[in-house]
Amino acid sequence: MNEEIQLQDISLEKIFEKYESKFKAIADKKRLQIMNILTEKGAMCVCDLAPMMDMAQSKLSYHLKILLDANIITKETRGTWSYYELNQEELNHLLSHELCCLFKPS
Amino acid sequence: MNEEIQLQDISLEKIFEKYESKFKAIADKKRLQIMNILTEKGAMCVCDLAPMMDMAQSKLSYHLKILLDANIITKETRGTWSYYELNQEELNHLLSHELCCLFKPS
DNA sequence: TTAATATATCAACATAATTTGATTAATAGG
DNA sequence: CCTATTAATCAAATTATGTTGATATATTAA
Repeated sequence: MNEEIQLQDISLEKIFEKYESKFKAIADKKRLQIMNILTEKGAMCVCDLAPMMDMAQSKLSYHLKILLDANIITKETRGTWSYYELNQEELNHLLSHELCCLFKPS
Repeated sequence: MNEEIQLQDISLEKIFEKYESKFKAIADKKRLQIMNILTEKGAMCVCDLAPMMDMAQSKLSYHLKILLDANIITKETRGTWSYYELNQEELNHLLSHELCCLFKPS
């Protein structure tokens, strides 16, 4: 095996690791539901999202962190509030046009 | 909450469950690598794929089953061989154009 | 029929992800 | 300064996923 192909294999592996983490982040129906709510409502704070998701605050923070770490959502802190918002551009790079529609403001 | 919205919530939940299982299937670097090999080689049997993946047969069968159950790949048995192939159409419905390119014959 | 090959499946184990309740830290507002 | 609110984090418990080696089934080929 020549060096060129080895180098390609190494970068392919990095690419697969990158998408593994992104797909893991969205491979959860609760997190898809969070994404869907953010689609419809725009930026939201945890305290408003929690009752909509019918989810305890610590659990919601856990799921938001997973989406945030995967760059699927963004976070902006104002005072004691944290506002989360969908990262539309990231989703466009990841999902089919058809699927992106599920996460686009109507 | 009126019935129409309830019905929509129920079908949304079904949609999220569907995509949860599909994204779970591809949210694994080994399975992404399998998909990549099938992209380049076309249909392959387990016995040829195993050495390419440097993976024990039972483990490979496990991962292939996950992709098969999610309809990401298809299977055709001829004699004692099982040939697995990428389901290009399913991927097109799932992934961005950019990402689909990773799984299109070059 | 016998031996070899291909693949799926199983059960036991190992690892990873999720849930829960409690605690911490920071800020807002009286 | 004090209290309430917001949200992140932690440890423990639970659940889900992945790995391993063995076995079972089917088929091929001698």
